[in-house]
Amino acid sequence: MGKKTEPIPGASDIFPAEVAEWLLLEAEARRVFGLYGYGEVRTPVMERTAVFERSIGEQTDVVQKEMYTFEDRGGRSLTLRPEGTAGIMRALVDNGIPQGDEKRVYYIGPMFRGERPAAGRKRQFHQIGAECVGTVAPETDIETIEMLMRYFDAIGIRNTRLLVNSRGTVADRPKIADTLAAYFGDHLDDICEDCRRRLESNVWRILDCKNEACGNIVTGAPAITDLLSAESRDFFQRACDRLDLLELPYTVDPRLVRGLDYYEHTVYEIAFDGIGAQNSLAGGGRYAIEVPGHNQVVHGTGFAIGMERIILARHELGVATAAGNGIDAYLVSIGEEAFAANMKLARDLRRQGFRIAMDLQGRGTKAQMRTANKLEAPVALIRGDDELGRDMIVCKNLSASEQLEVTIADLPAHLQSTVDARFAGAAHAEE
RNA sequence: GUGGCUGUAGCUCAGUCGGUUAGAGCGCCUGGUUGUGGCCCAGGAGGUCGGGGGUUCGAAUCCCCUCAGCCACCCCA
Repeated sequence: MGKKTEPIPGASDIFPAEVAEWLLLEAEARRVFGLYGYGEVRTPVMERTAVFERSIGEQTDVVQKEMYTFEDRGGRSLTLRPEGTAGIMRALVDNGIPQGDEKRVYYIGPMFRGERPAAGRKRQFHQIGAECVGTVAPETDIETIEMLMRYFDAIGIRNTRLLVNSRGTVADRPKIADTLAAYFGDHLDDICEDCRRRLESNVWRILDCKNEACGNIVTGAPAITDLLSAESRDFFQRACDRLDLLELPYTVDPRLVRGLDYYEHTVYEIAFDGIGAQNSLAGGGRYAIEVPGHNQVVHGTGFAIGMERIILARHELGVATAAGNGIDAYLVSIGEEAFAANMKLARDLRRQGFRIAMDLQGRGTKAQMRTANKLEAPVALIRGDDELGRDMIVCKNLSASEQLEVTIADLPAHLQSTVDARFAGAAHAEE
């Protein structure tokens, strides 16, 4: 579409019909997370680049080739946030976390990564995430997962698969990496080109390779859980026990490693089939993050949900979202004087809280009625010069095709009764 | 960043051995006798066929380039 202006690649306009669903998803997140004592934080979409480089990991793909980084007027290197956790940690630490204190926060907003767009993958995408920061216990990991699953339940998403694994602690890493490197080094000829490269850059990712040949080699690889320190193994065992306790079905996936360096101990992913290659609705885990400028490591646990993906999943499941942006009445005018009077009437009714639509172009009665029908107005309020002279207005119930005249003074009460009746009907239908 | 597919009215698309003023359905607008919707009927508006270049007497249709979208790789939410 050559000359048309459009959003840049991987960014989308979202119109009212779709926004209704976004609002619902956001509202449910706020409600559910509130049940667990989480409060919303809003941090800038831009941060100093170091904030992300340091915490996500210099060697990760996200930092190396997916960040939108630019220089601002002062020559500072800034980056559009590629994920939410790093900025939240920066904000919390800046604000001071009392020792031993636990902070529970969540965020909702856009993230930016310069990847090639595909199904369920945008360059500007949106995440809902939660972080429980300041304490270290497998129980918080699992409570977080339970909250996440409760959220999915609340928005009608089922048939998900919970995959969990442990990455051990930072101290465990070198030993595991060396063991993996030694193993894959012995199978150099059997793994794909990408994985030979990963052998140098990030051995962990080989475990994640989708290539079938690599899969066979990976199957024979030493399991990470066997290489963990006794302490880490115990941590993971307790996490699994708590999943059992809360009756959350899960699968331990030894190949699940995640792409961000700050993870340690418990990591997990919620997979959903049927929405294309990007089948991960949410991911998260426990992390240890070092914030630039502060010499303390922040421990926390949390997850991020991809909004575009849960919307795809809901559509795949056929979950409907009520539009919720309808009107209470459509005001029909016949004649110049009635039109002017109706403009004032619309103003007054709106002031009283009624959602009113009316024609402002002087179209014919038929056209106005058609529009009322198209907008699914429950009632049409019809007033011409005739009614105007008698201080009356016709109130027509469009679904029942019945109409009666009411006085202008009685109109608000009458309208309210139709609204109440509709509300009661809708509530009844849901049972 | 690499590949595959696609790009014709607001939307979904038809239309290729190149040939008169480019089509359908839906949507939109106006009517079907005075001021009343949903169904039906009749009219109407709306497109430089993504853009540029080339071949040709002539191109939406063939060739090249370009832009955009989707999907996959990759990566992750």
